Formats: sequence, C-alpha cells, structure tokens
Amino acid sequence: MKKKPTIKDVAKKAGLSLSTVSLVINNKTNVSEETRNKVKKVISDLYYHPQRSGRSLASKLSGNIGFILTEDHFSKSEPFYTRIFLGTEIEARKSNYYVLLTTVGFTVKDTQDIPRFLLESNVDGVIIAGKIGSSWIDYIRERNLPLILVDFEKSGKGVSTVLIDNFAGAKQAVTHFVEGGHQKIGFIGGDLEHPSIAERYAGFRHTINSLSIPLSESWISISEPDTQVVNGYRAVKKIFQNKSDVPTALFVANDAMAVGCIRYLKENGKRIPDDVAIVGFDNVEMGFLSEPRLTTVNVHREEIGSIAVQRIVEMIKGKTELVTKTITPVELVVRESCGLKLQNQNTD
Amino acid sequence: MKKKPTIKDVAKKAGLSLSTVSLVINNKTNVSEETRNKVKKVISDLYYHPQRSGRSLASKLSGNIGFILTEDHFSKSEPFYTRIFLGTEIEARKSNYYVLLTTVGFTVKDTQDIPRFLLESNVDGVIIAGKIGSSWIDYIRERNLPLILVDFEKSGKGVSTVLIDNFAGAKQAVTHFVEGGHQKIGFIGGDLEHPSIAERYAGFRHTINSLSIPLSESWISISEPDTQVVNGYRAVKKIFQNKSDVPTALFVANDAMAVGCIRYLKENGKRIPDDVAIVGFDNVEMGFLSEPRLTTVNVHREEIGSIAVQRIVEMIKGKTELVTKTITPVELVVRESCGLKLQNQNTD
DNA sequence: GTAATTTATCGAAACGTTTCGATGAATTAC
DNA sequence: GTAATTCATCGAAACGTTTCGATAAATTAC
Repeated sequence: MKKKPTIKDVAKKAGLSLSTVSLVINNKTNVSEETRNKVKKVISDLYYHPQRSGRSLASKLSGNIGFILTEDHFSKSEPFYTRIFLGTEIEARKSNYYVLLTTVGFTVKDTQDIPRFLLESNVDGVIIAGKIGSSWIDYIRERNLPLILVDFEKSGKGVSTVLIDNFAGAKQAVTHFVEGGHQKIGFIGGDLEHPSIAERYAGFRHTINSLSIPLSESWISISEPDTQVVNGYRAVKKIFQNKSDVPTALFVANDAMAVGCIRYLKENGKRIPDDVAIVGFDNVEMGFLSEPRLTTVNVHREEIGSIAVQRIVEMIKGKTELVTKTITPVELVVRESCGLKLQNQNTD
Repeated sequence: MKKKPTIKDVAKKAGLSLSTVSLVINNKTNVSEETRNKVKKVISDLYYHPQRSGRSLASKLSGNIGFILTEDHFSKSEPFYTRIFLGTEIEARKSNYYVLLTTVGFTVKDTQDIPRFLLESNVDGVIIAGKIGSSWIDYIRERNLPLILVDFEKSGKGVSTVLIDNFAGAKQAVTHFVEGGHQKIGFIGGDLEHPSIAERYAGFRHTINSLSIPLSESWISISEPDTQVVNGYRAVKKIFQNKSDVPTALFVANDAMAVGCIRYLKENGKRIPDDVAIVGFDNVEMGFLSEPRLTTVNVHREEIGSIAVQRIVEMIKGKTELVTKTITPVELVVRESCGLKLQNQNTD
C-alpha cells in the first residue's frame, strides 16, 4: 500500500521549496510561469492532492459549511427543507466546500445540544433553514461565524437572509381566482409565527382588499398550530362543517394542508374544483400526486440552497460585510384543483 | 473576540503536560483519578473543546464518513435514499462522525469525477447506496478505505452490505393475495439489473410456484428501464390494454410504479381494489396519499442508514475484518389498495 | 549607472493535536 | 531487600499545510 504523496514529495521532485509549491497550489501570484508549470506537472505525475487536515490546521479554515435544521422541520416527512439542503450540497461542491447537516432543538438549552461542528470549530459558516429560536442566532453570532437564514427572518438582528416571495405568491394565487370569477375566497393557514406563513396570509388579505373583493372572517382558518396534512383537514372542517356560507375558492398556505383540505372536502361530498377550487403553496411532490392535481405556487428550493451557499462563501471569503436579503421569485403552477385552465390558456 | 482555548491553555491551567491532558481527553488509561478530574474541571471551566483540524492531522483520521449516491438516484424526487442518508446522519452523530454526502456518475471516468473527500483523504470510510458501477467499488477498495454497500450487492467483491429482505417482502405480498383468494397475480417491475428489484421478482416467482398458483407470462411486465411512476403507468398498460386475460392482483416492485399503475387503471375504468388489487414496495409517502391508499411492504430506511454507519464505524475502529451482510426485515402494511382488510383481521 | 522597486524563491515558524519513548515513582514478587 | 513490573507523567517529534519575513535577482526610474 503506497503512501499518499505530500507537498514535500512534490517539492523534492520539482527541486523547489515547500512554500513555492504551496503558492502554486493556491494559485497565488509571483510565481514564474515556468515554475508554475513544472510544479503542476509534478503534481499530476504524482497524483498529488493536498490533504484537508493539514490545510485546515494551517489556514484555520475547515472548508465546511454547517446546515442547521430544527428537529421539527427535519422529521417532517415532506422534504421541503431536505430539498434546500440538496441545493446547498450541489452549490457547495462547486466552491469546494462540504456541507455538514445537523438538527437542533428550537432553542439552545445545554452545551449538550450544541452541534459538534460548532464546538469543534469545524465549519466556516452556518446556514439555518426555517423557524428557529433566536438563542441560536445569538450563539452563532457571538462566535463570529458568517450566518445566513433561509426561509426565516428575525427582525432587528441584522442577519443576512434568503427568502421566498410569499407575498407575491399569495397575490398571484388570489388574482388567479378572481380572474376566474371567484368572489368568495377563503384562506387556510397554520403556524402563523412562521414568517413565511404570515406573509402568505398578509399577501392574501392585501390582494383581496386591493381588488375590492368581499371577505368574511368565517372563510378563514388560521388557528392550527402546524402545517401538516392533518392540520389542513381540521382547518377546512371548521370552515365547512354545518355552514351554509362557505367560500368557493381556498388559498391554502402550503401543499400539505391543501392536500388535507382536498381529502376532507372529497369525503364530504364536495367536488374539486367545481364546488371548491383550491390553490396551495410550495409545489411539493404530494401535490402532483393528489387527485385532482394541485394548483400551487412553485418555490425554487434547490436554488434557494444554492444562493445561500453563494452568499455564505462570499462572507467567508470576506468579500462582503453587507447584510444581504435575497428574495427568490415564485410562480403559479396551474393544474386541476383550481379549475381555471381555460383562464390560463388565455394568458399570453 | 476571545480566542478559542487550546489544549495548551488547559495544560497550563492544570499544571500538567500536553500529553497528559490529551490522555484524559481521549479517555486513555494510566491516568490517576485525581489528575483526570482536575483536567476535566479545567476543560469545563475553559469551555475547551478539541479542534477537529488538529486532531485529524495528528491522528490521521478525519472523523468523516462519505456517503455516495449516483446522480441518478439522487435526483429522483422520491426520497428513498435521502431517507437512508438521514438515518446515517443521526447514527453518525452518536459516534461523533460527520457524514459527507456526494453524488457521482455511474462509473469512474475522469479524476474530475472523483469525490473531493476521497482526493483530500477527508473520510475514514465510505457508504454507497443503490446501484453503482463496480469501478467505484474497486477505486475505493484500492485506497484501503472501509466500504459498505447499501441496498446493492456485487458478488465476488467481498464487500460488506446492508440489504433489504426483498425476497421475504415479495413472499408476504403474494401470500397475502393468495390468502385473500386471488389466483391470477401479476408482477410489475423495472430495472431488473438492480438486485433489489430482481430479488422482488424472484421472490414473486418462487412464492407463486411454491403455492402452486397458475402464472401467465402475459401478467408480467419487467421490461421498463426505470422504476418511476411513469414506468408503472406504461408497464401496466402493456398488461391490460386490449387484453381479456388480465390478472386480478398485481405485485408491483416499488410504490412509485404502483402509483403509476393505479393511475392508469383508474383512468381506464378499473376499480381498485375490486377489479384489480395492488401491493407495492418501499412504503414511501406517496403511497399513503394515493387513492385508494396503497398496501405496501415497509422498508426501514432510517434504520438501514443507521446500521450502515454502525458497521462502517466498527470497520474504521478496526474491530472487525469480517465481510458482513446484514439483511433488514420488511413487513406488509395493509391499507386499501389490496382490498383484503378482513383477511388481515383474521390474522392472529 | 546607481538607487529604488518589483519579482521569484526560500527557510522557518506556526496551526492543535496525538503518540512514542523516556523517566522516575510506586507497587509487586519472591 | 533487591529485582522486576506496573503506573503516572512528561518532553519531543510528528502529522501536512500555509504564511511571514528574508534574500537575491531582475526590472524600472531618473
């Protein structure tokens, strides 16, 4: 079993010093073309590749990015954040980083809970996805680590974020309903403490108002504590059970809940979209498999992960001290559950 | 911004040498209880935690495990392997490892394609999930890295594996159909080169034979090249379109294809399970959302990931040189698509 | 043509840890 | 009571890299 060559072997074979070889490896200036080529030749002859551990130690950079998810978000079967993680993975590879994924409780309680990569100084920056307690934000800030929040915002902390254009998504959904002739449009949400859900709700109300559409509070259900399928089921039940004044269209804060709505309504004899039209949000797989297929607002999850990595790398490299806020666009994906395909065909 | 304490600070404060402190940190023997406690006290007073980079360099162990997936498997929306990855993540944390995820093409072509964590010697062992070219297996073997294959097998290579009991799963599914009175049972598969699919097919044939049930080759479709929803749709079409002799029950090699089958059959006026009963395999989310809900064979994906990590850690620690083969159990999950709930109630 | 500047290369120190061999103290063997 | 063994601790080297300051050579400035 041959030993891995080290930078020393390269230096010796090239007849140069360690430092010069290092300069070449790191693409630094002030190396003559001639030496540069000689070194490169030797490197490729020897199949040399610098070892991470030596590098990290000397450069004080681990080459890793931490990705933190709350246990809550992690264990949900719907892989919304998983998808964002995959996006970070792909982007990180381009910039030669690794992504270390871990989950944490909602707030910092004990040293026990602290991700090992933070304790071991094994990441150069951190991405946090989804709703999380601000104690975590503070903890990471104190350690002077670059930080990006994804699909979550904490005002007043001055943290860079990558967000979803929830407001615009809501607006598109409601506008689509209105253009299709709906005048009684309801909203179903859960966990309003999540800024994304809150914004979808805000976008809904704002659009209804600005279009001067009537709105009854009884068409709205926002008291569910979570956004799972079952919450949608329960929420829509509150609106429809034993009620005569019911909406003809529902904008639901996410696809999981929308699927729950569809289930309840179908079980109770409503036809979708004829009796009740539905639009969800997120464009996750289950919406494509539901019957009828769910009209929804698409969120570019991989891209969000990718942008988060780009931002964090910029911060690590010290290129920017700015607090950035990136809002990723969304678009309506018209399928069957909104019953407005014709409408869609008219559009350009 | 205070600097992180190092082992030196601990040694100084405790009035001991670096080496002694190191012994305590690594729980080595030949340290008096008294010193051990003193060191521990200082460590906790200083909030000291050893840094990965120093450790890796000195110990020649990265503390990382590589997780390799083919791009193919990675990009499939159905998160079968993602789930296994999550299992490895959780288990790795317990043993203080990180999991580095990456994807590769089916075979090694260029140095370009080689995962960076291999080039940089940044993993102590590798887990590969799913079907992969044997050039990868060879490549990793040559580097003397512990290797585990998950849901894939390559005979003759002497590689440790963690597998699914596909044969037993198939047997349970078919037996369940037969006990429910079915005599015309078909099989739908795709990508028979994947050992798991091949075994499900083998289990199917074997069980049909051993129970002396008739079998017509026209009830079988195994020529699809992949196992996505659309392949199920196409495969079942071949069996049913313009045919009079059709099966009353279908064992489908995975849930995605099963959902495709359901879609085709429903579109063509068949009632499920009354006209055609269906059992899938994998127990992924989409099966729970289909209508009717899919009866399927449950695979413990997180657990598979967890076992893989345990095995690889044993190998890294040098506790075992054995080539192990772990077969994880499966069990039938009876829902609506097989139409045999009563039958199920009779069972013990 | 000398001084000042830039360029190319190098040597040595530093990063934080583990580990090996040495050393002296304490214990056991008989 | 001496020799052999075990125990507790230590110092120094080693792991593979980057980086800083030094040095000499080459270039530019005037």
